[in-house]
Amino acid sequence: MGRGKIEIKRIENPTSRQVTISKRCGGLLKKAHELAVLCDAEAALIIFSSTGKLFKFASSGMELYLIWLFMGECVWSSQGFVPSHEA
Amino acid sequence: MGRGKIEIKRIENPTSRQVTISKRCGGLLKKAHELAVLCDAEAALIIFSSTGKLFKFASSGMELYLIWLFMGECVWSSQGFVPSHEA
DNA sequence: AACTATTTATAAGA
DNA sequence: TTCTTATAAATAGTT
Repeated sequence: MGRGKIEIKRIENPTSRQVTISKRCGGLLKKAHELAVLCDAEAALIIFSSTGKLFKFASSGMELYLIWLFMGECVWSSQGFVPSHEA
Repeated sequence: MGRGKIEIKRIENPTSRQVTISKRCGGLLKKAHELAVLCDAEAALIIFSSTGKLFKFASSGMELYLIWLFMGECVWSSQGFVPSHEA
């Protein structure tokens, strides 16, 4: 999308990389929100830029799920997040 | 995007909702991957469909971060995920 | 931070 | 449900 096609590899120029993360994060967060609403799904998206800036989105149910994760009620497994008793 | 413009609200027809989540999840996962590579960022995306199907993407560093979260070394706060000692 | 030429994603249809 | 296609949306390079 844009004036030219790009290769999906690390952008070496720090300024360009910063501009790109700003643009693409906005698009990604918007789309995560749209998906959650349109499809009645739970979604969470978390991004840390290489400069340490945080971008995030979580639908309400998912946010609760992540809190449960922290509380040890769910675990990250090869199947993704699952309730502890199923792991 | 597509043959017509749509409103961002819950799709009531279950079949349409299923088709849409399949299409959009694919796009979202792809873009999360592209962002991580292009911008040298850490990204994690987790989606549960209303039928319970899981879709996920995590860049390698972020996966580790989520494991740390489970181990209690990081917590979810109003600032997002932060090391426990900073919470 | 705005613009705009293009690419990409995708809604509707086959 | 997988493929096609018209169109909306995202965005790369520019100003």
